Amino acid sequence: MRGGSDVTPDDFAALLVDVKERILAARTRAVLAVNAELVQLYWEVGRIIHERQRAEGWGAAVIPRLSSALRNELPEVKGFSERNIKRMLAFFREYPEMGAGGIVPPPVAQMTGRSSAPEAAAHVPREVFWAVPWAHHIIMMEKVKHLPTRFWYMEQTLAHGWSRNVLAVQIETEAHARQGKAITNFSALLPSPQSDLAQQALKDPYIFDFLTLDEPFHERELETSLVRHLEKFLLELGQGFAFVGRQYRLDVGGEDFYIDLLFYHLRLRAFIVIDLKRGRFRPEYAGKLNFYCNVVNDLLRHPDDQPTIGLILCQSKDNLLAEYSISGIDKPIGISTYELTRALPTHLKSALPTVEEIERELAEVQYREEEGE
DNA sequence: GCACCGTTAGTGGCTAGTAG
DNA sequence: CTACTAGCCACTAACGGTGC
Repeated sequence: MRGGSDVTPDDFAALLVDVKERILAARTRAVLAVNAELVQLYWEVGRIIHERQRAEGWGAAVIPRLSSALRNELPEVKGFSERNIKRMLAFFREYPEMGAGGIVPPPVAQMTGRSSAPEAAAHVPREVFWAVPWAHHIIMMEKVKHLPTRFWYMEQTLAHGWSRNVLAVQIETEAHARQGKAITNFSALLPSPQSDLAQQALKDPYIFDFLTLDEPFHERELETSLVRHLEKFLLELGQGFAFVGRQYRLDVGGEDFYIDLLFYHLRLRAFIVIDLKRGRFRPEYAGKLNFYCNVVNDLLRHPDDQPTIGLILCQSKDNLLAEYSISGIDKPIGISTYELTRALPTHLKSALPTVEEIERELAEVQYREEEGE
């Protein structure tokens, strides 16, 4: 045993990493435990009210009484407004089987790590369910009616640490219907499980509605805009994409080639070359990207890295043509589309006031002010 | 060191729509 | 009609980052 004074820097660094990880892990566990207590309490309250209502024929009239009585007797306790108690009741009715002896977690499921399957699950592990924050549960109850889809969002929320706002955006843009949907040749060219992971890392379509680009635009304009909004671009790409560069120069035999966008994927441990295209997908894009992947493999890829992956982003594609085009390619390549705007649903459109309506409204306000109260 | 800002989860009020 | 549900959205306290 050495004395305490001659701890080498390496020893100390290892000690620091170890202790730090334990601190962070304990903090995460504590947060999750506190959250689970809250959500379980709300579920229990919902259950009690539900069962009393059924057994004793109470109406919803108990809820206002309960709410005001609780505020009198426990004024420091928040969260038992009428609205929230009604939500607890609705929460229990949505998931009555979540109590003791309820849904058994599938053996493979883990909270972090590998991304889950794209197919919406019929069940959700209980530790995931109870770890989802209350406010997220509320959004999902309000906006995702299909239960397996809702379970998918629960898993994703925890796996990616989505905030409430991010979750709302993912739901609005129907992330569940896009994840893993790119056309690729990964299953033929990449070993499992890398092929599954890579497939899951790509979407179709990508939605770039944070851009304000007018048609017609140039590919370089699109690229510049994406880089300018890099934060949102990365969020849309999804977990794990790290930006390496744009117009990344590759020197091949004295001739320069430029990659539109180069990323490194932290989970896949592979470079991802993105080629932006206007308009429809064309078969020759695949060949060019195949070449870029070869070059990146030669010049940039570390021996420990997985094979470089190419992604073609175009505005539309014929799926059959896309499949054929990548079937003869020897590098892993995916093809997805992007949308610059997602059309407003019609009910939203009609909810937006017209100029005339706004003017009429303003005129009325002015009229009322002149009349006095 | 501190004021300011934006974001967060949790909350709760309002109300359109619906059931009874 | 009333009672209730469900969706929308704004408020709030807490927190973390930033610039002076």
